[in-house]
Amino acid sequence: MTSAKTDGLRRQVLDAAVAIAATSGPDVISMREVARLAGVSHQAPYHHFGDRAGIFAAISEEGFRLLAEAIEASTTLGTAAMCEAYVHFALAHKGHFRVMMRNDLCSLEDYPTALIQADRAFNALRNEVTVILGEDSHEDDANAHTAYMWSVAHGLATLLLDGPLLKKLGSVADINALITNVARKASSTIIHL
Amino acid sequence: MTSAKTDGLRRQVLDAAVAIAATSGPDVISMREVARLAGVSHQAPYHHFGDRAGIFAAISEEGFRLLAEAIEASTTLGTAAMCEAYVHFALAHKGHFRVMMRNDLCSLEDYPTALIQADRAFNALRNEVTVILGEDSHEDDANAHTAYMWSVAHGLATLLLDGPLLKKLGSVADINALITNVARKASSTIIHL
DNA sequence: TGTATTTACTAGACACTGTCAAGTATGAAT
DNA sequence: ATTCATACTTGACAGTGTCTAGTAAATACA
Repeated sequence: MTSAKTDGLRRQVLDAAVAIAATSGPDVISMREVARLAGVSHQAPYHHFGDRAGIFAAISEEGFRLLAEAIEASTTLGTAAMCEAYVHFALAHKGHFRVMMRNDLCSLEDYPTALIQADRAFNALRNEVTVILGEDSHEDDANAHTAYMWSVAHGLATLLLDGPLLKKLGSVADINALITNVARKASSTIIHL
Repeated sequence: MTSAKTDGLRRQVLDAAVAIAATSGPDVISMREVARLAGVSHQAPYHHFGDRAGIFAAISEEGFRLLAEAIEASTTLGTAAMCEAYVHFALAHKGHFRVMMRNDLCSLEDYPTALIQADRAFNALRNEVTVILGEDSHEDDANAHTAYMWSVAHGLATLLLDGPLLKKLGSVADINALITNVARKASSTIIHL
């Protein structure tokens, strides 16, 4: 015990919440449980996060920052690599990803610092698509391609994470190979049009 | 009041729950609230659904049946139409779709009749993909294409429904046109490979 | 027709939750 | 030395899911 004061309760609560989200899902996260895990009173977390939504906002902000960094780092390798980076981020940060994509847990508009990171991630994605398309492409076309690339990456990520994809497909020898395969298909569509 | 006995409490609770899921999300659904809406005691719904997860299972079963029918009806028109049908189903049945894709609300494996409908929907999707690919395609290839088509449709559906896609894209004149555009891209990838 | 059983509920209680309000100890600033 | 903000604790309240125990009516069966 007593690690609350030595280690920073805020960080401790955040880590506990992300861990719970990764194993059991965000809905299982409880103010009183994370307080218990940190060895503090049930009201202590309120001082750092305001309310339950505040915890989700903090997780989202951190998650979008990590996602933005991952996307930005991948863009020199093309859209296929970016798509792969998106999916691998989701699998490597289940707790964050699950919270980030649940708008009902906390409304990003109410947390400007979190919104900034979300925009950063989106802009990195759209920018890469428009670069591949060429700067002179129409906005509608850029929008459609952006929506398309994002859909593929996001769909595969969510289906692998919480969806029944692997269960339904039956035998998938190598998940990474599947991800690469799907990402390449998505990328080829953009180039070929 | 008194409509509980005349109209069938089960159907009434189900409709109320789906409506709440469509407007506020599945997590807001409360046993006591749906009972209150139906004008019965807080324990009445338990007789029909066992527990809260039972309501989600019933919604999932109904949703997957509707989705399977939508996919099956679209397959004569090709993979692009199937992809569109998937997305339009999600938009037209927000309440059902949100519940269906949340494995943490109820584990489909515990509800065999719901699982049957889910399998039906998946098989219709995979079948259409393999038909387009040709019957002699390798299983790995069929798996990858199935995962790919499903990812596009599912990703676009979830991003439109609860994601920030429209907000980030800014101005999207016609959502249906965007859906058609994305679906055609996905479909063309399958044919061209 | 009389009795047993199943169906479809109601009523009360328990542990748990998020959150409001109020108190306390500790450090820094004036 | 006193004010003040920080970082908590304690207590209470309404709301939740669900267990247990009832009840009133329909149905099945003898």
